[in-house]
Amino acid sequence: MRLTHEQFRELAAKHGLAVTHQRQVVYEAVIASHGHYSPEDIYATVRRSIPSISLATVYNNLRLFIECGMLREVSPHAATVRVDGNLEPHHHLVCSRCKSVQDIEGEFIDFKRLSRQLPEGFDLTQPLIEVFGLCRRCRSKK
Amino acid sequence: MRLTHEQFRELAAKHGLAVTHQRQVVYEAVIASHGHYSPEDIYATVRRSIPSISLATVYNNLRLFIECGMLREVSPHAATVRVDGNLEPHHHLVCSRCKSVQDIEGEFIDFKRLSRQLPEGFDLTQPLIEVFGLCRRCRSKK
DNA sequence: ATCTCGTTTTATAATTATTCTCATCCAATA
DNA sequence: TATTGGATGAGAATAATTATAAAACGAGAT
Repeated sequence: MRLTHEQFRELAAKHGLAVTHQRQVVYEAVIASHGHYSPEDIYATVRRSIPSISLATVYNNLRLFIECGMLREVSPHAATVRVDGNLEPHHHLVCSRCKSVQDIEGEFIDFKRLSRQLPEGFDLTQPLIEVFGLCRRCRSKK
Repeated sequence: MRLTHEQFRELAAKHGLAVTHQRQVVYEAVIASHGHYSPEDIYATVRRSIPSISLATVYNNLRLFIECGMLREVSPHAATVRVDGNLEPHHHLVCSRCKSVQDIEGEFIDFKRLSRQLPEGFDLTQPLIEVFGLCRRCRSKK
């Protein structure tokens, strides 16, 4: 997928972001990547068109894009590892903003359908499912 | 839940881990916590019974426990953030070991049931579900 | 076209989580 | 109990990310 300057301008306007060259190039690099890349990866890509760009700029803009919903963050996670001693089957409900975690019960996964979608060889013996959203507190802050 | 010295000894033996006092206390702290705590949190707790324990020991043992399946890691995540420019509804299949991410399609979530389990006020407007398991490569390495 | 002001970028320092190093210590086994 | 390989503790090292401050930029007013 390719974005025209116009398209980016509209998107940015919709989210109240100023349009800068760096922003456009960073955003386009992510959209064109079709993957799940790190800030460093994006930095490497973007440097091909703007050799002088700073890594901090990449971080700043990725954060902005995520905050305003123009990009998603994979596995939104707290700054630090969390451990769970509960080995009984259960799943997690995680707040994408504050990263709070709650257990969630219930058979809401259709494992038959899921298995059909799994790539060859993927091992789901001990499935852990995490559902990301906004907790009540973060939702009300908005 | 409380673990006896005997129970821990058995568990450790089953996974081929030597039994040390530090290990027992760290493991018990996690089990007793009923939460999703960070290594620092566990460290703070454990220090009450072993003031001389090192933070590195807590990290080492948590890592061991996770590796051998005695504990789970919440949101197993790569060392670095990943971004996703694909805003179309889709979910992720993440390898708990190598943290590789693949998109996964399909309607394998029963949102009706899921909603019933959600706590009051939790916002699932843009649901992102991640299913953790072992990718083919990591599974065969074992 | 020039000026001005608020925003963005850059370069680098600072911070934070985690891992590594290595000397010492201890648990498992003979 | 003696041996020995793995475990611990203290602190250094590393890596990802954020903060800071100065310079550059850009939109609107002149």
